[in-house]
Amino acid sequence: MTTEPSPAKSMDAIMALCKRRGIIYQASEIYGGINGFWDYGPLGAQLKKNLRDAWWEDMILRPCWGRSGPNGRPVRCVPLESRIIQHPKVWQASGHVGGFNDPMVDCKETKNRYRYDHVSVFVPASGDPGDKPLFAFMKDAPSETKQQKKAEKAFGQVKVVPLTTIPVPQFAKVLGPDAEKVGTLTEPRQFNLMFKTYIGATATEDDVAYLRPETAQGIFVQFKNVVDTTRVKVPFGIGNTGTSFRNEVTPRNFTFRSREFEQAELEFFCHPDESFEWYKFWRDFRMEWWKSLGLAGENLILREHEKDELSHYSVGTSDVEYRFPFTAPGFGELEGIAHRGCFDLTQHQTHSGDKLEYFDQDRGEPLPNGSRKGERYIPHCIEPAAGLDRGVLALLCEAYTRDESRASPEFLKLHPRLAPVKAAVFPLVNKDGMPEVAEKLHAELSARFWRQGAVEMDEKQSIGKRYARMDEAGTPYCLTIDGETLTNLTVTLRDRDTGAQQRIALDKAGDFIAGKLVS
RNA sequence: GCGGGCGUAGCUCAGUGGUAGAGCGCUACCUUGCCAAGGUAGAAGUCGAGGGUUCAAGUCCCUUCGCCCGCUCCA
Repeated sequence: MTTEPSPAKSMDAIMALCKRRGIIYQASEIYGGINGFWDYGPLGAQLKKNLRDAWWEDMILRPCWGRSGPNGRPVRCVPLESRIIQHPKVWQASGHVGGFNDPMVDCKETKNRYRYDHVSVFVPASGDPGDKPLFAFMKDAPSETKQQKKAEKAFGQVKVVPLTTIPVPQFAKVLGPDAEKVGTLTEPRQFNLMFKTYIGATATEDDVAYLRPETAQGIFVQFKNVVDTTRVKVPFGIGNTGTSFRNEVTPRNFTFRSREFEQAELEFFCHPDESFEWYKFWRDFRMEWWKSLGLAGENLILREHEKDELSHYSVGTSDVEYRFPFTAPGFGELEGIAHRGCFDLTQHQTHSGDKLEYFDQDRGEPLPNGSRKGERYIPHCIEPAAGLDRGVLALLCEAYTRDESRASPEFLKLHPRLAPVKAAVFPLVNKDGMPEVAEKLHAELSARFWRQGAVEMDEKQSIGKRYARMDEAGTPYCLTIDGETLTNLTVTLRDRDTGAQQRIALDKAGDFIAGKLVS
């Protein structure tokens, strides 16, 4: 059985609203824009901050809303702020340099991509190949024997040379490893998925550094310092939010695949024997967390990776995925929850030479004095890694609503906790003492809620336009001062999603809003 | 990276070689007593950028940048 998915939302309409209301702008727009970069306008910057704060509150300050982990104890997490630029060796240890900094050749026929320096070629043992092709292959791959047979048939005696020794113009004569036709290999291209930069004003090749492609490595690199200086005990987590950079081949889909983006990552360290329990715990909590912010419903799924999808070191990974208008009926990743085993700490231990083991004094055989002998191990790590920009985009897509039956057909159903504007105060008409009362209420509410977002005051134009403006900005509540307010100290409170109004006491307005700002 | 579409005011768009337009929004004033009401006035675009053809280019040609879509890629 399939339920009818929610009516398709137009990405164009969402993007237009984002521009119109100052949520998201194209970066460097007056210079023609820059591919893969987006700025946040006033409303967007506050919306994103509210999401980041929600993550910080629910993951660091009071992890998992105060509930206990699988060990029956409160979950403990501490924050970290690691740098965008790390020692270049960090990225060698993590595998980011080795695997993806090499020139690649593409096969235009088979769409396969090969590492340039891994491709070999069968050529005649002596002499010129004439008009016969050169047979490229990958060592220890099916292409090796297949191509060898063809080469021997063509040339008799053959020898092997690396593709790197073949001049690029000669590629026209090369038969790709898995191709049927010759000349399908592209010239070698560098795929630098990491942004390169130079440290120091002289900027020679010796000074190369990279902008981080993920915040996670900064956490692993400081793991030992955190353990040594903060009295944390495994199991515990270290969280870090911040900007990362990836030279995506194809930035696409609004902010979804940007080259500069913000992550909110937690690395949760635990004993290997408990790691699977913690993995399941985090996977389920993260899903619940996104739901609490308004991504409930069939547009949000938790997808467990298949075995062949897993990284070589991972024993389990799940993605929280959202059905964006541009991925529908498919889904796009919002957050990955990965069981990374002890891969990262082990890598950094090897590359740095520093011991990154943890000495666990709660484990090991009991001693006569009541304590334990202790156990030394490299903790396993569970990594819930969320994309904040993708989160904002998903929340906007989910919140965007069109209802032609309303006077204000287009509005954002943002959760009050995330809404950049928490409330607005209107004098019903701009006279008869109403503006004065409105200004007083506005000042009170601003003083109370400025940490969470703006409280706006608007006395311009008709009341309907003012409601509509607030609907578009996703403001959950509007408070209107009318003639009755002046006599009995009540105001009308209008709900963004239903348009329904109720009268509440003027001095209870703040408490009402405060009650709605928690998840 | 390949292929297709698009780019004119804040937004949506009209304008097929001859004086840059409309609707909405925005600003000011008036009006207005609960859902984008009405009136008056106003601001706002070197038509994505660069080059070319032409007496004349938003319009035709070339280049380039950006956005969207489909493949490809996504450690």
